[in-house]
Amino acid sequence: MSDDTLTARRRRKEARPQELLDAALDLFVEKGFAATRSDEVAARAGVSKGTLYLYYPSKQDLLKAVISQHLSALIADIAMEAEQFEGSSASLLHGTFVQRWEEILASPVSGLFKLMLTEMRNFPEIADHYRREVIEPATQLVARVVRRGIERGEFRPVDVDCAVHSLVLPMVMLCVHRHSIGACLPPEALLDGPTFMRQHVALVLQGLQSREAA
Amino acid sequence: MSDDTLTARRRRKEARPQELLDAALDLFVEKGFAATRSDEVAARAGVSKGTLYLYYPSKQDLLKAVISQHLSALIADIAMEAEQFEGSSASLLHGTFVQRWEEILASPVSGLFKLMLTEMRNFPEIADHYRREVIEPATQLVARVVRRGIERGEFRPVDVDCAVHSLVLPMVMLCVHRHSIGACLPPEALLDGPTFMRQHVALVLQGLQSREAA
Amino acid sequence: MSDDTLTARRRRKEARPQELLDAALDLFVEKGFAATRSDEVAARAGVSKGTLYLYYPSKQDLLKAVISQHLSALIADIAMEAEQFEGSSASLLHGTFVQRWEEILASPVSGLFKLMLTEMRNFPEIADHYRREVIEPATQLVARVVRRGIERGEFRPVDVDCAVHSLVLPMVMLCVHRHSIGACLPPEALLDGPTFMRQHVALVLQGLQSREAA
Amino acid sequence: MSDDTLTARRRRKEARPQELLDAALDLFVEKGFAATRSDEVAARAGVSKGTLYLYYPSKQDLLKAVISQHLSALIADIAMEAEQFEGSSASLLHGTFVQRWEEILASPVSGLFKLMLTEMRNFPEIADHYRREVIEPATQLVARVVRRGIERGEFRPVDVDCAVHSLVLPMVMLCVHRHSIGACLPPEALLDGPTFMRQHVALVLQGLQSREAA
DNA sequence: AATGAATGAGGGTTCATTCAT
DNA sequence: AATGAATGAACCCTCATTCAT
Repeated sequence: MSDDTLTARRRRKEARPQELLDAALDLFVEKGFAATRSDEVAARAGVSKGTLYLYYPSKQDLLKAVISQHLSALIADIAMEAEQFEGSSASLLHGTFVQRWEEILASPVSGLFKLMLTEMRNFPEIADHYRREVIEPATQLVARVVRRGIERGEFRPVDVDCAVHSLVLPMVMLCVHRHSIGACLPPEALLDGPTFMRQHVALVLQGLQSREAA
Repeated sequence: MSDDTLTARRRRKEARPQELLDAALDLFVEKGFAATRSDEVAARAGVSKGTLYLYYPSKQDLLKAVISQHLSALIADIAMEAEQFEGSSASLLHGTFVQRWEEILASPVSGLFKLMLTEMRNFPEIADHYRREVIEPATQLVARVVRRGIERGEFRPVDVDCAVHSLVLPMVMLCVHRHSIGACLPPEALLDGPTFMRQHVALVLQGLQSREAA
Repeated sequence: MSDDTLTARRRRKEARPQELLDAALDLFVEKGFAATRSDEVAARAGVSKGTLYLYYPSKQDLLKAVISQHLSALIADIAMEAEQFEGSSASLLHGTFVQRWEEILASPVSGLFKLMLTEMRNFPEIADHYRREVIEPATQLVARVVRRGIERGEFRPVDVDCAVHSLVLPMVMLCVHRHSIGACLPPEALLDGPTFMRQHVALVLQGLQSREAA
Repeated sequence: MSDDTLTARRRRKEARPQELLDAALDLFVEKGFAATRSDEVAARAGVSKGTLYLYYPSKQDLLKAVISQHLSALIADIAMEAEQFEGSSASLLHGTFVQRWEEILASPVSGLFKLMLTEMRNFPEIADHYRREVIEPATQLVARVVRRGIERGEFRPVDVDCAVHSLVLPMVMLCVHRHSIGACLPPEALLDGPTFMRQHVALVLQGLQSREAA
């Protein structure tokens, strides 16, 4: 057996977890967590059902890994971009944030938001994981931006938590909508995501804007 | 056979559907549709599994009945109240709507919104029912109010559909949130629903308000 | 309460068993024994499910009653006609028997033959009943006719039991066929019953005929 | 992993479908289709209930496989034998056919005929399968033989379909009889199958025989 | 006598997980 | 490490029969 073969095999083995995660994301989003059979995941990743269980001890653990893989990384990335941003807080929200959300909305990751709402109640262990790895960091990230706006006199001194939810919940809801109700509607009946996002942020910014800034 | 016994039997039989709907709402919201076993519903209503099927031909039909019972009626009721309202459109939204949403949020009915997101994908028949009986009438109801505001010069001539979604989605999302993430959080960590609602509507109204009205 | 009412009621009550038997025959034949629900029988007879159980202690007993009612009486009637017949044995078979079978084939009673074959294995008690009340008397009836033909020199001295089966089984099978395979075929694909019967009996008679008779 | 172990596993897996079909034939014939529980079939084949569903997607498909396995193959085999036969048509019927029917009657396969009559009404999908795979090919097979006899001047120019039914129905009926009424009779009361078959075919051949041949 | 609401045991099917190879 | 055949617990729904009224 040549070194090449060995290396290829090793590379393949090292790629396995990622291939499984990708397959799992697609299928969980497409069919829901409970409705996705574990051998479908294995099949899409090109391995046998048994192999899946070598890498992830259960379907729940697989989902936790999918969450970490996709969302934790994304949040950290946005946080970095936000910290280095130097323009107005309004343009940070209108620009960076909206753009990132548009990317999320267009990618399968948006389905994860719907998935989490769907399954949190039935799987408390997954809920904990999601709270720690996603909800809390993301909330704090947006809160920092709102506080920045207030501190710089761009925004009125509103309740920060409320403003965060006003900004974030509709976005999350849009993702959820797309993957639940939206999946049953004809495309032309669908709310146009990017437009809604911009208009929604504009509305909220109108409400946040301090007299001064105006 | 006396009238009394007849009445007693009949009373029992007439009460059954409601008892079953109540049990179903509680359990579906608590555990999810798929995770609720039909004999649990029967047991909570104090009857045997077979009896459930005397009244509702399947678990799916039971859920459809729960939806009609709670949401269709509610929407019709709000629609009537809105049509008779004579004050400003802003106060209709800030008053009647917010108050109704607060009632919904506090009742088990709020769990239905989460439930529907959860199950629509897997049960297309239920999704159709929900769309016809809930989503469409509710959307049109709020759209009429927004149009009323625009026609009366209270609101700027914004895109009506977008405004409707800006108003409604966060409310629905709050319900969803309460029954998913919220079910796993300590109560003090929970977003205060009524406060959020008022502030959210205030923000949106700020954005809607025409110069004239201001 | 008038005498008239009392009488009507009594008459109704006395008619009950017959109404139930008629409903049962139709439904058992139409849908099979197992697939016929007891409340369907009751409903077609215009009474409640409970009432059925007042007259017949179980579905099996109901079937036994249907058999006795329809087949035992029929066989006795044919036996009488055969005993009084004075023509040739061949014409008795070609005339009386074939005509009776044609009547049976056209009536719902023909379904009973299929039903019995279907259910005998699963319900030994019913099988016993059928054997005693139908198979044995009917076999003996035809055997008497064949023996008569042999004794009168019309038929060759064949094995009587075999001849009986050759005569009867195809007829029974035709009934069975009509109510099983035939129920799934377009009418024009159906074997023409009366024609088959006459041709079959002609064939058998050709075989039975003694040289002398020929 | 040695070739031996691979072979052992593979052998086991390859034997499964046949083991399941054998168990199914026995039990379906013994207890009827509806009355046979799927875990009984599995248990008799020495596997768990789940395993049955690895090989056959439903109980109905299992029955369809049993039919194909036993009857389609048998008919094709007889057809081949008939085509190569060179003797008189009468001897083909008296020899090959009767012998084949005797084999069928003595094997559990004869129970399939009763089973089909029993279940065709309640399971239309199975009925279609049986018609396509058994009734039609078998009918055509016998029809070819009768036509051959007529063409060769051995038989009178009778109606072919009728002759086919006269030949086949009593045979089928004998199988049905054996597995319904016959199952409830003491063995000595049973019609002797082979004898009946020969005498029946002899009778029919007497009727078919052309003057010329005689 | 008649009702019909209620029962609950029973069976087909699914799928996450295991383990012999 | 990888396989995939095998498992068996779980769940929806049916329907003959009972019994309070």
